[in-house]
Amino acid sequence: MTSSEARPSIRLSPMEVPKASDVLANELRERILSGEYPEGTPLPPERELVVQTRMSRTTVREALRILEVQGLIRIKAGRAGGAFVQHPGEESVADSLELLIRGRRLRLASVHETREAIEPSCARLAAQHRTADDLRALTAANETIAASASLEEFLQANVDWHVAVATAGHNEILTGIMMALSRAIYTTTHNEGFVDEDVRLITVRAHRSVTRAIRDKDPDAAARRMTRHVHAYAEAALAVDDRTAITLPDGE
Amino acid sequence: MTSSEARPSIRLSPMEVPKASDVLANELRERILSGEYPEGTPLPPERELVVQTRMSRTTVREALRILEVQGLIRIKAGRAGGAFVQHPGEESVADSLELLIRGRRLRLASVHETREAIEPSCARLAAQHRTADDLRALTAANETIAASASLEEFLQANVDWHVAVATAGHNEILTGIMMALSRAIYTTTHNEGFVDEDVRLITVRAHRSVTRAIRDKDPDAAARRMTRHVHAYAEAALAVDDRTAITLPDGE
DNA sequence: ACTGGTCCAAAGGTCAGACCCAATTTAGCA
DNA sequence: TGCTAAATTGGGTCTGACCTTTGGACCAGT
Repeated sequence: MTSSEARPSIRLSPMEVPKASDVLANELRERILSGEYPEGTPLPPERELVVQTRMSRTTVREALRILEVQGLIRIKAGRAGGAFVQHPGEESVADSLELLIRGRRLRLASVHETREAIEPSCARLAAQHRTADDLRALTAANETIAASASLEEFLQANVDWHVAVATAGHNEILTGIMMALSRAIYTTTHNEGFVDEDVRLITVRAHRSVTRAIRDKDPDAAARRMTRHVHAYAEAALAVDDRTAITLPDGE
Repeated sequence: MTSSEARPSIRLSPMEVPKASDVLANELRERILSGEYPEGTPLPPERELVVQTRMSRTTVREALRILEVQGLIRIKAGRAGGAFVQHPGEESVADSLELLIRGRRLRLASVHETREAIEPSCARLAAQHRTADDLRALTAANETIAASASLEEFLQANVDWHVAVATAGHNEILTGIMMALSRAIYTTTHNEGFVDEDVRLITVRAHRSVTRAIRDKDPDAAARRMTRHVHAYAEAALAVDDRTAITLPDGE
């Protein structure tokens, strides 16, 4: 009889029961991240995974879907299709940042603050690590800006230049962040019609001067000039933002 | 006969045929991002979505899984469970950055470069926008560091302090990035036994001095001191990294 | 030798229906 | 009244079938 006398009092902490699909997803994720499969390695077909794991196809597919959204595999349909290992790139970071910015309706100021934090460092790194190719990309982007006819074209080329600077720095993290910020800036600046001839000229001049510093491998100058440029741009954008807010006082 | 003479050469770009689950996921995503549903709003139950969309439950569930991975909904089981709208937070950014860092086996230097770019700005913003609460969190974290006994504890408290600085800056993007970098630093610094008494003392002193600047709302000093601190830390970590590389010359 | 047509096979995509498990409500009983 | 047990509502998993897409092979006509 197990009466009131001292039971050994086994204590257990609350446990988590993971979902089957998560278990499989985690297993595969770890394997992929461990680097044991080079990019492009095909995973077994779904039906094969089913017999290997003894899970249902539904579960297997859910696991694969998770990894796909996380950018760890790419899935193709049709014969010779299947799931292929893919090492995550800047895009997935950019995507999630975009969700954060859009979903939280972040103040435009946050985006600009982040830019002001990051871009000077990108410029500095670019001046240190740029290759000849990087330099070509930069000048090409600059010329596209100068030649741009429409607003669309201008904004796109502008974004391209900034991303090119980040790329020239050869730091994948900063590049990813920069790509995300660019997209956000692009879409927010899009409607505001503040890009007149003046703005364009000033932009081109600023870009040229930063590009020169990068070409001459002068990190300090690059960072300094980029700081000025981004700061000015932020001020202008925010000013327009205010103006728009006043023009449309009943907005949202 | 269609001989060698000019065929009109109609050009089409490759077309995308979206999957059903993606269609639904996109629709729901746009609605959520548009902000029309406040945080916590329950989506209809899966079976209800099935009748509304006339898709199968499998498809509906796949769409929901996508949104869940993207951090846009949270799914609970059980009665009164279901999918609830969730605006994406810093975590999802941190997650994707972590995947990037781990999956691409990025040089430790990338992480440190990024930190050197971001943390001074975080400190500057913190000095500008900190609240009394933020300050309390900072000093608390600092005391935990000073009192930390084990390596684990020290690293965790260290990370906490840095995240607290970012938080005090009240910029969600920078905070998210900082969280991700912290995790990465934590896991990489973990094995290397370079945290001796000296390092700890220096760290605490540096943190104190930054915290003071934040308390006194002196942005320039905060940024300057943080720059020094992070730079020193990076150098030390990289030095240890080199040493480890020499000690274990056959490591991958 | 090119072009187009037909068919096959492999693999992912979708579907319908059943059943299992978890959390909450609620009803019933002490 | 208060507690336990059942009913209910919801997600999680499984099965098995069928649809669609893609690549390749083969064939027939020019």
